[in-house]
Amino acid sequence: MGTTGGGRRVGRPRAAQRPDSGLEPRAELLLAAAELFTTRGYAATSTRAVAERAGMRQASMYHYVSGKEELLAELLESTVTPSLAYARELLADDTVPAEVRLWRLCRTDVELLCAGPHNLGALYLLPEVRTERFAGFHAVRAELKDAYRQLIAATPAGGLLAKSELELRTDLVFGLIEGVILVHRSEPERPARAFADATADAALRITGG
Amino acid sequence: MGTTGGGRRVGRPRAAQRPDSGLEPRAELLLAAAELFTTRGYAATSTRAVAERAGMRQASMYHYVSGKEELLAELLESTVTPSLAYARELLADDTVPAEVRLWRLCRTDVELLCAGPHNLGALYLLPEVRTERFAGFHAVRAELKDAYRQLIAATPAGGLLAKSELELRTDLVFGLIEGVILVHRSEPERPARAFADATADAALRITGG
DNA sequence: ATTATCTATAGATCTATAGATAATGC
DNA sequence: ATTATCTATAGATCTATAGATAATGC
Repeated sequence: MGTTGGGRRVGRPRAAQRPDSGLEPRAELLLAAAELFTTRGYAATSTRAVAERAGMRQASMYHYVSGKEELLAELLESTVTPSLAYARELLADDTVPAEVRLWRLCRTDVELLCAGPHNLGALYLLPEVRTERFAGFHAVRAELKDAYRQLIAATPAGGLLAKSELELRTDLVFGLIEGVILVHRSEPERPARAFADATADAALRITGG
Repeated sequence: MGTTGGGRRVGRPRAAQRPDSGLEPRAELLLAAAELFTTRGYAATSTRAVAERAGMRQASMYHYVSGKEELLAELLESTVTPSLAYARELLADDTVPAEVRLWRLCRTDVELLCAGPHNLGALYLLPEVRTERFAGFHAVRAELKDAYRQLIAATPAGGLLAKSELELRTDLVFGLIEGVILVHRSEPERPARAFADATADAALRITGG
């Protein structure tokens, strides 16, 4: 099988040899794409740049993916999926007050956005993402936003809001969370934990007024 | 002179004739670039696409600008300049309480970000903007952020904060304001005025806790 | 035999320049 | 004569495919 490298590999050796990363080729491509897409952008990154950074020649990439789009689609979904899983958990657990669950969702979301070396959240800022091609991502993101809406509505203060007011608050909170991507982009040093706590506090202050 | 069109124009006529826009050619180019950069992105927009949308052939663009970069640089600065002018005014006027000035800055900023048909704020999201080439933009943006910091510090609650706490709050408020770009991008219908007021309220709640 | 990679390349761009042309101005 | 535009194009990409090659596996 050769799942994770280890011994000798079948197939022609790579031209540019490097210390074995321990990753499978597809994962190497995803990692390379994450680095390049987040820093230079999607359109500005060529297939050659991705492949070469992953340690293979441009054409070899097509053995693993159909093109750049597939890489971006997969990276995007991997950004939201963990937040969404946690949000579903929180929605189901009504032993905990809604404010507390909302606070936890905000904090976790911010931590996930700031975690990892490549500011994956910044992928969401790419203009290409608005394309229909990434409908899958938009669907999961919409579901996440709806989880925010439900938690806000279940809050004492949120229960009193008219529908349009509730949606306004949801947009504000969701905007605050996603705004973190921008802060993190220009201030990458800020320690993630404290920032996440402060953002969650801020979200509750916005909601509870 | 022929400043704004009107009579006959000197020079070879354009190949594709259209109803006179009333704009000068350079302004036509900037408008076209704004439309395309905000929707498709910078790298994905060719000089041909910009020129053709402005009503001229690709090569003719070079009579007015040195290339795409110049267009983006000019558009970017035009995004922050009005906010910055207003922020300076507010900083100078100490007849008004700091909270009120902060509130006004937030509201105006959000309104400016949501005004206009092309979500010019979205330009700031483009990955290319991080480049040194746009240092001018970064300088004015930093000055705007510093105005926020000063106003927050002048607030009753802000006066009590340690330096690092003050900076955290500033980042949160600035992030909330810039997060508006993202909300506006996915929810362009939301009426700007009410949203701006609500965002300014939220900013004060974040600050005053 | 199977597989992962390679080299080579066709066809489609895209940018920036060179030089021609069709107006007005004098 | 001056000017704004045009057409044409060289040179530099970039994507995706075709076909060769160098490993292991049996």
